Amino acid sequence: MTETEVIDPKSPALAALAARGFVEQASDAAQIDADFAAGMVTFYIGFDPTATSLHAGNLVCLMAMRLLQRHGHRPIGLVGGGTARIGDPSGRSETRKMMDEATIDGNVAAIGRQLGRFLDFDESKPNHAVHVDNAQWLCAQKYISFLRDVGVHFTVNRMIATKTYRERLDNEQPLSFLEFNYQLLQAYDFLHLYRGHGCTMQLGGSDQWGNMIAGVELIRRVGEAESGPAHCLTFPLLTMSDGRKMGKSERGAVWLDPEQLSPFDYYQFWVSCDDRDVRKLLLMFTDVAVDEIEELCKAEGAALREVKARLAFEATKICHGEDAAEQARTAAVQAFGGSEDWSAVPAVTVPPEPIKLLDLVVHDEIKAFSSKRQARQRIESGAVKIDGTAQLDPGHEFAPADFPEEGLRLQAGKKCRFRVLMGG
RNA sequence: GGAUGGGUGCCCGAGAUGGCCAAAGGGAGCGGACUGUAAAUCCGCCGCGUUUCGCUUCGUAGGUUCGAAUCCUACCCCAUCCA
Repeated sequence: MTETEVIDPKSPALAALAARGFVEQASDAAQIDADFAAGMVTFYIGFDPTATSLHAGNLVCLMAMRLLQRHGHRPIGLVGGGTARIGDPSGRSETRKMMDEATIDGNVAAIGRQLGRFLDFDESKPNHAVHVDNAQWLCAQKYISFLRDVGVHFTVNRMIATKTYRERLDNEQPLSFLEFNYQLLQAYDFLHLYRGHGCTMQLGGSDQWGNMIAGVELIRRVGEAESGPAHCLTFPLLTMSDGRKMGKSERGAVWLDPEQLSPFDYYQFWVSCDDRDVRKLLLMFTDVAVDEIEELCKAEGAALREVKARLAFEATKICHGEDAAEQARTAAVQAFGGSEDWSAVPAVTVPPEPIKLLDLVVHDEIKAFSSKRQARQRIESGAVKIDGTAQLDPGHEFAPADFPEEGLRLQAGKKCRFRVLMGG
């Protein structure tokens, strides 16, 4: 197993991945390149159903899949309903809390639907995407059979040498037998897909290297050479220049589900990125051509705002569709451009009765501040503006008559903007 | 199993002669100013609430006391050393 940097890929697919910064390490870069060049490759990436929605942290994987599918390869989106019952110890210093099965199954379904936004599931196409849940085959496993068929190919000696387990052991932190099995299950997933779908490649974040390589080796041992050797390739761990993990913003995780994070807020997440990350984000999270990106990134200073707007628009378009992206862009210009027309800005409707400013800003759908106490302090320091002018009195009461047809323009802090309507 | 040290707010980490402790300091975060919805910088906030006051917090459960993060008891967990 090598960790070869791909110097000069011949296949368009690998070249595109490399050009856009998706390649960290590969089990056999030359062979992967050759496979991509030779014809359609079926590959898979696994997602943990730990929540009802994927978030921006999953985007690297999603965009890589999308890119490969566009180069004619076939993606399998595996949602780990089975492995979630175990909990991946990778990168964790502590055991994850166990999730109950109903929650897992609900998450699997929700995440499966989200994959449709990034991948093409049109079955008339030869490389249409497939969605699978490893609970389908893992939960039915017989313990003894599994041990005889799969367990026999693993040595504990080798397993405890891998980074994931090594770290736990070195730090003398408990590693339950349950978790220790995670790697076998993921390796088996790969084998299962190799046999059932002709899947010869697994991609994933760099933290998955150990689990992925375990699958590659398992296939080499038992998979015969049905579809040739299997490979894996990892993506770099994406960190923002300010050190924050990709996918976290001031108001929490950047969910891909519009119900959990509005397209407007999603757009804002990209617009407010650090200058230093613009190029990297454009490459990975938009479909803009590499050459054009290089051109765009020649912009400096305030001109970068335009580039960020482009980034935000393109990224939002992929996740929420063109219409939503247009609307988010319009809303952003309205809300942040000093306009009095906020017609595109998200609106919330409050009951038709007098309401105090303090209660308004902590309203369930606004939640500009985390508590009333915070809200009071922020209001008093001038953080809240109504129709463009600061309102310093938390107790200021709004009567139904104060709400115009198109709503009150509420501005709380740097990012939070809403139109507030009073409805009946 | 034995010995010793320790468990403090989102994180790190002071505080242990009982009151001046909602708890130093740093980081993160938030708000304001300046800007470009960026960065840096400066200022402010940073448990919650019906806010010149009230309530709930310093591993868990009790106890002593007018009063406990600080003392006592039991329990749980962690670190290091011994077996």
